[in-house]
Amino acid sequence: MSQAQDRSSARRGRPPSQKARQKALEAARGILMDEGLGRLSIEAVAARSGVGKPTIYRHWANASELAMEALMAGFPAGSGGGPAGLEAALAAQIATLTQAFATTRGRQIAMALATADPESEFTRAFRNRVLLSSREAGREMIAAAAAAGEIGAPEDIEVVLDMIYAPLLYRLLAGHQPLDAGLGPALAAGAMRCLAPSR
Amino acid sequence: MSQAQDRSSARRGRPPSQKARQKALEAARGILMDEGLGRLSIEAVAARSGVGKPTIYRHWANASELAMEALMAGFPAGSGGGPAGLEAALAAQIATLTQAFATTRGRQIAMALATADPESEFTRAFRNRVLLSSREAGREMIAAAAAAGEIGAPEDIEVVLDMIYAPLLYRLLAGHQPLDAGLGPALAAGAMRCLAPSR
DNA sequence: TTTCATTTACGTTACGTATCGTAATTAAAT
DNA sequence: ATTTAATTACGATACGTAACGTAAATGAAA
Repeated sequence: MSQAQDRSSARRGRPPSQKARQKALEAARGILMDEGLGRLSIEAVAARSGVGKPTIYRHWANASELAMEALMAGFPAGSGGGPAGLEAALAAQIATLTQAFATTRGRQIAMALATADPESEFTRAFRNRVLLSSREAGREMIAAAAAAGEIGAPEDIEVVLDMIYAPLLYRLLAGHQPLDAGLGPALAAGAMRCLAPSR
Repeated sequence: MSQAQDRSSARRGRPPSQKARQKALEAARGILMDEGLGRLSIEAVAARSGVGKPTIYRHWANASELAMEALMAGFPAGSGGGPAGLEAALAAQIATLTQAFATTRGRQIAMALATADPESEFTRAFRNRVLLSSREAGREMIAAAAAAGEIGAPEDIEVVLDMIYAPLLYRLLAGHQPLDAGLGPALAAGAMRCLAPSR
């Protein structure tokens, strides 16, 4: 009976197609790379992938969700959990992010962001998914260091967090300075000076 | 001032385009002739004519209205106003209709009707526009003849009207017998026998 | 075990409207 | 009289869903 019970949990009818889903994601990535975020639409993805619009709408609510998944799959979300010591942990976190953006995928995300309307659904979703979650992880690392007596209680943690993470986004979008290996240690050191007790 | 007043009745902004309207109608006629009523759609007309769908929807509420106008423009509506004498007037009216259906346009309409769902918007609209209005014109001719003393008051005018006009539609749709010149006099003579006082 | 019925997903085509940049007009300002 | 502003229509593209015939599955019946 257990086998019958196992079987009874199987859905009847035609199963959703993972193949169709992958084809849509690949087409979306192709459009993002070849033409840019502004050219990504459900119609364009359907035309390029051969996947019907109703099927695309079964997997994603709109073009922004699809774009997000097409770009973000496999991309680190900026979590903490680095080495001991606040400065080293912050430097490691930022290094992970800058390395991620240095990949082909990361550069494409950056390009997509640069061409997108800053108030678009996609840009807001990206900030939430990567930058704000990185920022929250940083807040937790700083709070843990203060609780351990490694630093004093920060006077204005919001400003410090912005000083750490805003340059990431700024360099990403403006492209005037590189997101290189030196950024992590520099930002971490700057944060430590900001967090040192004032004299 | 009257000129200014005349001018004030002119609409501001871009005038609706009669050219666009004619292009849509021509494309609709082309589709009806080449492919049949079932293939006429707003998308197909837009694609064939180059007229945008929003523009088509400004002129017609749906594909059925467009089809009706594409087919019916210039087609007689089955009005009365024929010669004196009921039998001659009825024969003339039916002759006008059968001649209209004998034209290329008329045959196309017939073909369009034959392939259409009998309950479709289009078929119902056709019945309203041509057959029912013909039937009402017939009713008026019969009522006028009765008022003039040419015939007695009909006992069951609805049956008589059906006997006159139903064969038109039946021959049109079934195609088993021709809509020829003999039909008008035959139906008119039959009507007169039906309208003669019973003995 | 095989066949049939039922259920759910797929892709095609169409619908009817939204948004946008451009075009064609009239009205107002200069 | 000319220029500028305002208004309305146009066509392109996209949206998100409806309807339909077909495909791919499971469950029931024979």
